[in-house]
Amino acid sequence: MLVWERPEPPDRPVPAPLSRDRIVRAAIELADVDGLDAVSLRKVAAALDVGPMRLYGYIATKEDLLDLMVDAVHAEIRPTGAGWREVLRSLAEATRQAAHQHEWLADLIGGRPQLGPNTLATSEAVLAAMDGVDLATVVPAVAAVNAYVVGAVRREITERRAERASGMDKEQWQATFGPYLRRTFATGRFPALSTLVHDGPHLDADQTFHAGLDFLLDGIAAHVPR
Amino acid sequence: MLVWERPEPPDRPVPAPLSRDRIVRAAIELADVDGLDAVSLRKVAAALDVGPMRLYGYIATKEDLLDLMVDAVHAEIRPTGAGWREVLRSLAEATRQAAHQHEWLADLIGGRPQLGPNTLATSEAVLAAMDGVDLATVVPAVAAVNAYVVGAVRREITERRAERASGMDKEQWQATFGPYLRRTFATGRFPALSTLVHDGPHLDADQTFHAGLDFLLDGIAAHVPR
DNA sequence: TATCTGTCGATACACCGTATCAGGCTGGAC
DNA sequence: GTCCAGCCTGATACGGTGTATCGACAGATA
Repeated sequence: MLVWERPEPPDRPVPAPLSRDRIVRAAIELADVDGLDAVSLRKVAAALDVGPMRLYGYIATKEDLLDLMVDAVHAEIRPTGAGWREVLRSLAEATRQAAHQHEWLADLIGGRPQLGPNTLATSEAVLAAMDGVDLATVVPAVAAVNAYVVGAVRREITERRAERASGMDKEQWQATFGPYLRRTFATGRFPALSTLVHDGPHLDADQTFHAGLDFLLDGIAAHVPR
Repeated sequence: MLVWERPEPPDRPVPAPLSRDRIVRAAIELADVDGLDAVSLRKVAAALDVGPMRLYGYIATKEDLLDLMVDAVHAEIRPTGAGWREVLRSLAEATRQAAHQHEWLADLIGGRPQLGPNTLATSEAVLAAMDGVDLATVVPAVAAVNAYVVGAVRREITERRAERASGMDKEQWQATFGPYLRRTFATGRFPALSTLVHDGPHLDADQTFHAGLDFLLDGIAAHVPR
């Protein structure tokens, strides 16, 4: 299991000051550019001009590195504004924005226990900004917003990737899925879905995210004693 | 040559014919027992007494197999009850229950576009059961519930795994995290978190899940014309 | 200078997903 | 009955992965 405190920096005669932070930053850059699959210990080490095993002086395991990446991103996720509703909304917005800048976050978020300093600091800031509301409501409310954001961000990034793939490779995508979907709908087994696809409202990602968030915040509001 | 002897019994080791379904079922069983990491094409093939390359006659890629696993689980996710609220609640409940039976679902859910027949059938059933509510509300409402469920299930399974790990390895877990957390809180940088841990309500997984779901459904209710 | 000691990273191992392709088996043509 | 074409199969191989091991080397000590 990951110990979140950085180990003693090895005070070598410093040809190149390797550090946990530099490793994490290199990994994040790799992931931003080429996706999470491109993050291998070998590639991270190569980006730092170092042998792969060198990393194990700073990181116990690859999963640790992934946890550190997530925690590093949380440094930029802070609630703003006043009042519980604005705090929760800004938390959701900031998390979403972080996922836009680091799409790989969608793959990791919510998938591991997060006890890193930045993640804890985010929670601390949220809780501190919500004083005035009783804990019995705050705790499930924050949990619900976090859960919603995790799911919404995953869906959004997943869709974005699919769109990008279909954009870059449109005729192949259509050749693959078009006939399948056409046939599937032609079976008549999905009438409601069919009418939805043809007549339903087509919300963009922003609208969908905010509509769901508003639902949730409205629901919470009904339980916050005023 | 002993012509009169019985020939080899024809139905000796006649294995069931390989099929996509058998492959997916074998993969699900592996994942249920040993986790998603244990699902490798080699192991799935071995479980079916077959060479690894044989699988490529039925699936194009390992990601396909994972998609098929998710879709297979969706066969058991169906909404029940009448009225949009009961439909959405039962959808959430069924998804959560599926994740309890197949913990690996938490790792995959929401992470890939889902166009499989069972997934489509789930959506179809939900939409069909919600007629009477206008599409402009139904679409974001279903999206929001799905997002919430994805995030909530991820958090719940993540927590369950951490608990299990700490239960099986308690002294090691405490030796690793106890001092770190104690020191971290001792810094005084997380006063709100500290008081929360000490004084806050400790909801169990059921309560947390339902509290958040109720928030969301209440919020949707405020937007459903009655 | 000679010895000890601890760190570092080259090498190795087991495993992964999957491309390739030789070989065997089957079905059909004569 | 014989032969051949073609397909299917699965052994082999390739380039990758995370990480355990341990020999070599550097710095400290005597």
